[in-house]
Amino acid sequence: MIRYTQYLMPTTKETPSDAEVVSHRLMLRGGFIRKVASGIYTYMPAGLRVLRKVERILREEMDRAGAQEVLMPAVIPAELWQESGRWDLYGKELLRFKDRADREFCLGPTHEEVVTDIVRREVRSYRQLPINLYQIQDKFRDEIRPRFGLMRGREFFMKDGYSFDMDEEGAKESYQKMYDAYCRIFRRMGLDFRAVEADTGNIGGSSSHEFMVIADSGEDSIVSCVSCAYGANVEKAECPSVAEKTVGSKDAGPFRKVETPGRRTIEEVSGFLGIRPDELIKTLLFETSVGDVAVLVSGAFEINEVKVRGFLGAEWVRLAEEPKVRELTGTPSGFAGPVGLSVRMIADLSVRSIVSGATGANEKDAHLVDVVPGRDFEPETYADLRMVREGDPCPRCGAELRVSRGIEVGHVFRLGRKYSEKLRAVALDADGKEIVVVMGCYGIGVGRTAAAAIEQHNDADGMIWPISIAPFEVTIIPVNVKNADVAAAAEKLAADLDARGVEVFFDDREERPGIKFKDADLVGIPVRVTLGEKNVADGFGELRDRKTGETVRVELSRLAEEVMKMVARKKAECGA
RNA sequence: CGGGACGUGGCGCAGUUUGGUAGCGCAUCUGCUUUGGGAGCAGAGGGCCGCUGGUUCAAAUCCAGUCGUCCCGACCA
Repeated sequence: MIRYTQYLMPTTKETPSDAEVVSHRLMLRGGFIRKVASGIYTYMPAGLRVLRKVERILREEMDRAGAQEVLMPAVIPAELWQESGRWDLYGKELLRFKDRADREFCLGPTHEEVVTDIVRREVRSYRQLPINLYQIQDKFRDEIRPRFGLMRGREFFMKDGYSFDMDEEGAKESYQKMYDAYCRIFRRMGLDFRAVEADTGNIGGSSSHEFMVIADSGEDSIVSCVSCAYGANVEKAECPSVAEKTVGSKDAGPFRKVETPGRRTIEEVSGFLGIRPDELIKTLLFETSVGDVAVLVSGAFEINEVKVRGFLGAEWVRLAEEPKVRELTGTPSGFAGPVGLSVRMIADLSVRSIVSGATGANEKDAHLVDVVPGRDFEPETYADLRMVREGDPCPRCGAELRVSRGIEVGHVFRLGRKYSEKLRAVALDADGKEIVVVMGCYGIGVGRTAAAAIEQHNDADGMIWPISIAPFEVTIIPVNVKNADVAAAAEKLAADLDARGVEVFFDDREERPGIKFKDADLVGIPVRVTLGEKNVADGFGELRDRKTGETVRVELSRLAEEVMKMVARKKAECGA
């Protein structure tokens, strides 16, 4: 049992001015976290309790799935990262520093190198595999832009796990086990989530899924099919292939140049020429790690840079800026076109639907009309390169796709041999042959998950915790602690529940009732018992559900029993 | 890194335009009253106005630099 008078949970009525999203605001107001520097926080007692609850669920499910907990260091020697090649690739997000002897280190943002190092040293035989190691550990990433409290911090707790198998088949099984464990984890935390197909980013690997908590404040956009189970990050979402040529005139004559003074954007040009945006072919110039590339797309769509990067197999791609555009096309941006362009050229599938259309003329204040793909220019290839849109057909079943916002709380990757090859993590198979092991990696942001839970469960009065991760299960409010009967009844109930293993938060402060009620709502403890003078004198107490606001009067003799029932019911709702 | 804004008691803010030595609300402490949805009265404590330098008889206020923070964008396990 925790007594409020002996607990540091400094709640505030007013919202700190730098908190923008609801989870950040409520965590600050509830006294759960305090900021130390940008993206760096102290977890106050109540906030830490929530994190520990999340961690407990993580441990239970990871252990259940056969993973073993380890704890790796936060400080990692540069050599390991140089071995994997990421020392040079990871960029400024990796915080680097030197020790007294001038040796280089970094603060680990993720631990593929360290865990692979362990496995290559300790695992010799196929008999020791598969193995799955995880940890819950403090990570540091020097984010370009930390924001929204625990949602995107620089220092944060992450559950990161890594699987090692002898072959792809086994790796796939390990991946599936983690995928299933993740579903159980987020279900137990009462979250509305989707597992969606995702880009592998700079972790690398062959395929991955992100676990997204649906929330408008989410930083990611995801699409999901209204009919089947397909879901994907918009960065990854497949767009339908286009077979039919439906746009423009089949008997277009030779292309013609038209004056388009000052018209650069799709809206300006299509408006000026009196045509639809999808009758334009947009030409975007990219600088990439594999050279300059022109990317074509129908004017009705946007290019997806992640897909472009993936298609090219490039480390990075970047939309070219004015001077570079001028160098490649001879004109300021806004007038680039594929005709006569001597740059490597690829086109999105949407361009296939165009029989004839308008393009930039590579000349200031001019565009070309009646341009025919295949006749007037020929891209190296057509590929899926555009951004998906709400209403697009599902690539699996053809039904409609919806776009929603999500918070990425977990991410699972099939890494293949990317790290095990670089670090030479090998084991002998049954024939005595050396095999490079196949890896998977699996992460969950602990604080971010807690923040996501608030984003999804709150109202005007404060947080509404799912009981599985609430800082406490029950709060007891004696309305007036100076009334001896009230105080006695409250003490008795608190001791009673405590003895039954319930996590009780006892508001024994000499505060006015209004303050106690407001604080209880703010902190969002799922079950509240109120003991007022009149009720206690009549032999009653009051039981209230934070989520529904539903309140029932219960005889004092049955109160503990009823509280237990309500707690049990709430636990069952979480499947905990 | 580009754009915008802000740094004044613990929190939220005013004061800066027009320089004259710091104020309001909440919170905190003491006393009395009050006790079912952020009480009332009386009193008290707490601020080198982010930092450094400059202008001036005089700087929270004007100028320069610097640090920090937030928002939008780019970026992103």
